[in-house]
Amino acid sequence: MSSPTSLDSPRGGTRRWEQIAAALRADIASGHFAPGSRLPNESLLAERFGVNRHTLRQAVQALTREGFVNVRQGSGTWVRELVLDYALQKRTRLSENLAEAGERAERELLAQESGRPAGPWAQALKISAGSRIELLYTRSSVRGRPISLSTAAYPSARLAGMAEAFLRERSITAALRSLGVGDYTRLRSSISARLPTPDEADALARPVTQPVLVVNYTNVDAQGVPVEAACTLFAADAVQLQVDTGEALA
Amino acid sequence: MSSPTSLDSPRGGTRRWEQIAAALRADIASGHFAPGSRLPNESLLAERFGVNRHTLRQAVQALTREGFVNVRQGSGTWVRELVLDYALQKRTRLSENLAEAGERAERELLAQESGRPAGPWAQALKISAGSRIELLYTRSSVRGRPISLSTAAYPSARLAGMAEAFLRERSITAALRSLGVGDYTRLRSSISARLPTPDEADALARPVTQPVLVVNYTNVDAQGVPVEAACTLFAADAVQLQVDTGEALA
DNA sequence: TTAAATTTGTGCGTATGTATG
DNA sequence: ACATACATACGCACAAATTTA
Repeated sequence: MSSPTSLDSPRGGTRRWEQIAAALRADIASGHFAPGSRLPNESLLAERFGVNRHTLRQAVQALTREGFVNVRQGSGTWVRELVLDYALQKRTRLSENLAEAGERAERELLAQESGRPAGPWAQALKISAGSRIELLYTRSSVRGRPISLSTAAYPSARLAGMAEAFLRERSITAALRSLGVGDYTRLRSSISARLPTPDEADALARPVTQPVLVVNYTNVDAQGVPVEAACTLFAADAVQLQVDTGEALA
Repeated sequence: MSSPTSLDSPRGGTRRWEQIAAALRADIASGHFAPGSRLPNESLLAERFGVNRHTLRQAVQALTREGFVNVRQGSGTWVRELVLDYALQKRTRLSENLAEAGERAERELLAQESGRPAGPWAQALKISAGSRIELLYTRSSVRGRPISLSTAAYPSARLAGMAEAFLRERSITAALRSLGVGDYTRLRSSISARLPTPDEADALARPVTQPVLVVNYTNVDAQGVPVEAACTLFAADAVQLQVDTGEALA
């Protein structure tokens, strides 16, 4: 009936609030509403879309369920920083929505080093303290926003060309595959949290008061031989780790 | 235990440094050397044990490998803040987890509330937004040091007496069992990190600059029906989460 | 510390379109 | 054709939480 704005858009369902939710979702995905920013207030948005505030609220509730925004009474509706679910076992949840918007992580090589392992690396890789390792420092971003910093160690004896392979393949998995490690699995992850150093905070484009999730892990090949030992720092406002322990149940 | 273990102890291996390491380990475990405190300097300890400083350093190195202490040149040897490995698995039990580390957790009820679920709780428990829930606020401590705060929700329809049962049984697992929930398993854990609020920091006896690990999870009974939805804050300096993904089960 | 302004949360009532029987 | 039930949408008013001055 009262359709001052175009009802011509077939996207996002037939109901008005679904169309509005789709429009807001697109604005968030496109970066028009940046993560961490506040949406215009409900009255304004309702007016802008030409609907009653109740109708707009239904759209916002949908975005809340999907994890795109957080609504705080008295404060406003905020675009969620927490965008990425990182599955430690399998499974994804929030990312499936973003995958539709073409969400993809970009990983860049910050620095590379090769030398003798300092204590923990050798132990994690189960190699002798004398043998050499390749160290790769990388940063991952989503939509141009830094998400994580990784320091990864590889045994030089087997994976001497990791840095070049990574630069060529643009992916750790592809780089390992090109060096003969067809498949690898994660053994165990150890998770803790701390405040970042100024350098780390800078590389993550975040304040030093924003905690990072520290994940230490080891990847092994099909034979159970360690091929990668790494420590990843996740910006805790942007990444949420998921651990699935429920299996097929009745 | 008021005085440090002396060197007469025959336990802990045949080598002198192994005996000394065992003695120091016992002192740390007993709390004689408190987490976060500094050990006497190496010369003093060597003299106390009647060995050369080189011998003592071997013992300290062993403790370093085991994670009991951190050695900082020019600063001293520091007893590591209580680091408990908390395993996230299908059957996740606080007491069992700590028992493996030779620790015992005390859990106290801070507050109790019963009312209508606010949004997320109802959703996590898969009950209608109108039905009632029991909310239990608890704090867990190890060796008298607070390590975690939990807010747990239970459906009143099935578990109305949770607070009383917990006070009687002194354990969530036992309380649930006494109310007819024989076994339960963890579906999914979602892990994040943030800085604590002043109240939370106070309850954990930590500064507001010390991040907390935030773990959201749901426990279901044998039939897959949710019986507990909870959010636990772990003091990140004391707890490290372990996720095992190595084993292929089922 | 207090008060005002801003913003979301919630309740009431009304009306319309769409299934169902 | 009619009654019923339900989801959608609009309008107004006030409550509650938060921010700001």
